Amino acid sequence: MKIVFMGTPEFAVPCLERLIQDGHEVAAVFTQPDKPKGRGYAMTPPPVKVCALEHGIEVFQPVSMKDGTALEILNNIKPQLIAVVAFGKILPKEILDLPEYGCINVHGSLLPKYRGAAPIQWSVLNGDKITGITTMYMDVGLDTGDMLLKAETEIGENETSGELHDRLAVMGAQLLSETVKCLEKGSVERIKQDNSQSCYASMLDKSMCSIDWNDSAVNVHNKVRGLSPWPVAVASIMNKKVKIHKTKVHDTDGVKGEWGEIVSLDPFVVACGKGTVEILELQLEGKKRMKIKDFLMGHRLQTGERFS
RNA sequence: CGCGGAGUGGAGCAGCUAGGUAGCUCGUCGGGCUCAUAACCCGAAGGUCGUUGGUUCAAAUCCAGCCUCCGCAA
Repeated sequence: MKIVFMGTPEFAVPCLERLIQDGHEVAAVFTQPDKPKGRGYAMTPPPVKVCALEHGIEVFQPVSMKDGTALEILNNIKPQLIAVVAFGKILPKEILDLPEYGCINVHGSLLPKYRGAAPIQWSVLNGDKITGITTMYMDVGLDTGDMLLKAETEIGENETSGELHDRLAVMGAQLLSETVKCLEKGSVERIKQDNSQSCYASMLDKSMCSIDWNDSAVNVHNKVRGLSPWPVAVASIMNKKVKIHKTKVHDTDGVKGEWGEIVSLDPFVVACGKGTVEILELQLEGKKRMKIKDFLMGHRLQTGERFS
């Protein structure tokens, strides 16, 4: 099938690779413009662009999809299908109506839950046990189109957003492959989303990163793994900011000491409003991420000191 | 030229402000104690202090450049 692929970040890469591997003709790739990134503002191409170029596929990086130029390009290519995965831009109706098989999207949640930008992270932050991938037809709304196929997976107790992200990216590629096959055979039905069950997963930002030690141990732990590996939960100790990279619930109920207080060094356990968490890896500002044991060798902390 | 922090034996840190014998907590190795131990005691190995050059009688420490890593901001 002649397909145009649209996507931007790492998450979309396995999907693109899978389409190529399945033998489809990926006629062009649309992705976001290169952006200045990291220290020194080095211009960085999106991962999907890198992948596309490696496969010798033509890449377009329009600033807008709505000014007609994208439509013109697509009209020339005449794709039978447009596959969109974490593209980050809204497609106008003219484009949605263009391909004969329509525009389909791979989304990192079990719709209608977690429509929007950060479904994976929010499912972890909320401590969900199950999540998955949904493929759907796109419409003019944000992740509101009719659904095609779904795949479910369990979220591990200590799984981080990053780990889940990687797993779902692979699952997404698999489900996209199946969805395209079904479309070719005409053997799928479209299922309407139940809007009353929907919710939105907004983009994460750093204002939500600080840990509330007065919260329950389970919630603190969900926050740490949900925000890992980005933007990372933060706290402070010794008047310094520390990123908390990895934790584990040590006790779900028992209340020990004041919230934020270090109640034990080995294992390194901190009191929460309800229960306690064990901190496994953290990172002091300006320092590298390190295991708690290494951290304690250079910093003589004592029980009773508090995080805030 | 976006802002800032850091590079010291295997790990994490101190020492640098007021240049002059490389230190701490651990790890490793050897020995001792012990029914035993990740415990305790004794001893040892291991570092051209990121790199290059400069100042100086003398530089981990001061100055300049370079490399690498990290935080912020995007």
